[in-house]
Amino acid sequence: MTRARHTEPERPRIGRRPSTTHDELEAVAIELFMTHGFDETSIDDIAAAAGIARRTFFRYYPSKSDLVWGDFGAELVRMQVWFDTVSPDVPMMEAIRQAVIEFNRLPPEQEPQHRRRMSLILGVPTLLANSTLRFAQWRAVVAAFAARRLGLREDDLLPKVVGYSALGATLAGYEEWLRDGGTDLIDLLDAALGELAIGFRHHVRLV
Amino acid sequence: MTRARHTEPERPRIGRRPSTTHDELEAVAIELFMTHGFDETSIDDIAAAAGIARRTFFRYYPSKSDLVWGDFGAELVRMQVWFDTVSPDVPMMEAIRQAVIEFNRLPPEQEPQHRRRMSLILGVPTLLANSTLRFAQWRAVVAAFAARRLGLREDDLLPKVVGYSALGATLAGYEEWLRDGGTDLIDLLDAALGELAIGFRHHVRLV
DNA sequence: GGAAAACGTGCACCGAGTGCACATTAGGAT
DNA sequence: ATCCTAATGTGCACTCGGTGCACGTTTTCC
Repeated sequence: MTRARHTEPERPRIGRRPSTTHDELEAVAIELFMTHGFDETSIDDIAAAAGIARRTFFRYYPSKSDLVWGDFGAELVRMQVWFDTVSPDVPMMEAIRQAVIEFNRLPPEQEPQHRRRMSLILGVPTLLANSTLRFAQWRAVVAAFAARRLGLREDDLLPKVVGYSALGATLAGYEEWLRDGGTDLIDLLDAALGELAIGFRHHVRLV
Repeated sequence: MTRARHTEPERPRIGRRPSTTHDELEAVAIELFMTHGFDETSIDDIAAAAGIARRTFFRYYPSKSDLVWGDFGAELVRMQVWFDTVSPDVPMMEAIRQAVIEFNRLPPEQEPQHRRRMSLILGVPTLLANSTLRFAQWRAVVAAFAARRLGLREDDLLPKVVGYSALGATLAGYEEWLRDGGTDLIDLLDAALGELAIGFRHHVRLV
């Protein structure tokens, strides 16, 4: 659920240098989205504000919606690796909780931008719809981990339900965070996932 | 998760009579979607096959995606009423399970069409994305019921997690049904929701 | 001073969706 | 029968997201 583009810190390559960056584009676009609305901001508007051509925008992002997500794919891969290497001593739901916290913790100076990002993703229907596919990938990573721990297949019922529930708790935490500006995101996620863990802890299949 | 258009059985009205029906359009369109693919079928194709003008299509459905869902809104209202009137003696998770079963049971002759519908909704990325908004409404109905039973607000964490989990179990059941052609949908949903109920039954907040 | 690799950009095109004006068909009232 | 009115069907023009393709521009390396 965070940014970071894995194809940026590379410096001395061969061809022409990019005229802008993903970070730059995202900052400009999100600013426009927040002031005029996502649907009301055309790609022409973004390109103009960023000083690039419309066609060039599509060399940076496959679609308008994708811009808001930053480099989510890389983040997912990191989470998958984390699950692969977490100690078997950590109970399943506890591991999921730790993973969610780990991958949603971020430096304070990035918090305002992250808040804008997430309020768009969860608040704009167009973006929320687009998010489904990302959420599905996220759930798949969690479900794969749960399946391993439960000795079941990834497409069995229980691992899927665990994936859905973990996502639900995470998003519930985020929605709370967006509504109530005061509370710390990490605390909310911790509470949400913790409550979920209590529920699943007594599940017969999880004993 | 079913069809039925609440604005069709009205017969003798005043103006010109509709030249087609939602059922007719859905049958024609879903047939095209299944054979050529959803994204590969243009609205022109559907309109031509149904014998109406392109512009007329949009008088029947606000978008191409909406067609696949039939009259989901009416179904949701029915479910909401069901939750409002279910006996307080029925435990929360049991009531949710009964609701899911009740609103996904359908006459055998409609099963093939329902199967096509759901395989499109859950299998085509474009449609899955669009589904998010419907799923959110579905979850909201469940969460509202859970909140009432738990003495919490609709936007509290636990009711939301219950909504997500119930949706997850339902969709997991559907995916299983679509993969394995043999098993009865109702049995799968019953099993999925049942397993969920076991997990939540021991939740401290639900005792 | 090239050649090749990257990036930027214009152009033409498709498909979804919308606003608007107008045509068509039906029932009800006179 | 005739006119009014309500409802539906349809064509037209337009916006916007997204794509394929060709070509221009910048940079590094030999």
